[in-house]
Amino acid sequence: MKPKLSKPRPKQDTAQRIRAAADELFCGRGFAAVSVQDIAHQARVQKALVFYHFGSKEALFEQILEGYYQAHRDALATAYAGAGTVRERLHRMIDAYLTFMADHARYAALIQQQVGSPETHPLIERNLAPLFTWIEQALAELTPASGPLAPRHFFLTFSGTVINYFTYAPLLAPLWGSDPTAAAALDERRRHVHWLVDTVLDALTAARPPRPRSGQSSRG
Amino acid sequence: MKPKLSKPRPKQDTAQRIRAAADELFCGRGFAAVSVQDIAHQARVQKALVFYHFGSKEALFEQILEGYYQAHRDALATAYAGAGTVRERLHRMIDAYLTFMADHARYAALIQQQVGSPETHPLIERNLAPLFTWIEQALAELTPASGPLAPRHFFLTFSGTVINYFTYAPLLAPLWGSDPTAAAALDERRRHVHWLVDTVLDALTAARPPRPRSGQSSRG
DNA sequence: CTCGGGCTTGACCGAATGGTCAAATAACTG
DNA sequence: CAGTTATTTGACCATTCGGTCAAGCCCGAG
Repeated sequence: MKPKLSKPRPKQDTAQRIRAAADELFCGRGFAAVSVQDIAHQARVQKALVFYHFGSKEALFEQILEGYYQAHRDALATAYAGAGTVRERLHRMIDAYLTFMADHARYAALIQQQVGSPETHPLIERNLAPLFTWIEQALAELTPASGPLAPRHFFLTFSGTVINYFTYAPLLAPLWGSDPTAAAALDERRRHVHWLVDTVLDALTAARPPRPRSGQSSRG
Repeated sequence: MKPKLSKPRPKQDTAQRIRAAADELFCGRGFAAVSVQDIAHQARVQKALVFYHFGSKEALFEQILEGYYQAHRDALATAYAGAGTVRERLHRMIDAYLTFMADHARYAALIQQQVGSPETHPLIERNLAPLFTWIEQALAELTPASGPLAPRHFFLTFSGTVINYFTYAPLLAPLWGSDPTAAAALDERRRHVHWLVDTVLDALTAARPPRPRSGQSSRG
């Protein structure tokens, strides 16, 4: 009648409390501006416990970052994997992206802060690469393979359109007089991005034959 | 025959050396991750000189940030101020934005890093507000006043499209196998953004009468 | 020359940093 | 119960942090 396995760990939540505290602080202030003391205090835990459970401040940070990236990647992979036309799948991916960002509001700030620091580049690259590959594949049949309308550009354009909204949300709140992350505002943004995707895809398909049949592009 | 005024300051470049060193380091690693020692070492200068010339680490940082913002704002203001149609002025503004970012490659990382820290919000807001106002004015006659196609959304979309390219450039280099900030790549990006602006404006003007005359939108 | 003030230096400060450790405690196993 | 292991504690470490200070340097002015 043991409801738990051989490792019940009644106080296992300690690590989780530390993780949660670190998550919030890192996202709000960035890696360097947060001390282990801060994290321990926020988690109402002894500082040494942070090192006991995670080894070092860097390891804790990378664990949090990795978790975020994995959740993000999985969310987009699920959205992309389903059936439907390329356009439908792209819309689903945009939706998933927006939803994920809305659910993890501070994630945007975190990655934007960390993109600049060379030591975390391998970690980011490892998680960014599949995203990049998906978009390239999805757009391959709609856009030229190279040049200003190549998939890579739309990848950056769409991802920037989504992420920039959340990056600047805290700054825009006072300018707008309302919270950009509120449900209504988010839905409006969602419709904007969908409109943009449709407009772009319409323009792309109008410019070239609807189905070139031969996937090879001769480069304009 | 004095070539200089009452303040020749043969070693005036010290402050400039410190500024340059701080600029590079702050942009590369962010405020918190850079120590005054680092700055002094990079500038080949005694640490105390940093405090003599700038008072504090924060003051030095804000001076650099302010300088960047002012140059950025001025560049966009000049581009926007000229004659021409709204479309032409928008294209000029995009061009100025891209050029400024290319000339100050690390600026993108800096502001993205700082957007998240509440203490610099007033500084950023002060410099972001006019930008926001310009775009809203410029787009007012082309887009609905509210809803998913309101000017504010296009402001975020276009600025994200520009800035995101530079934010992710260091990460994309290994993925692409070439430097996204090289002249050829930048020109391609420039054409992409111009294509996007034209496509969006075409769609907006096609959807509604070319000149609604009455600026009031009934919101869909 | 002397004077005086803007630079520059290097030593110094208290506080905070990331990290360690031995000892104490809690929890589970036999 | 004893024995073992996982967890927790608080003191402790060396280093670095942002910042100060008094003394010296270098300069042009008188």
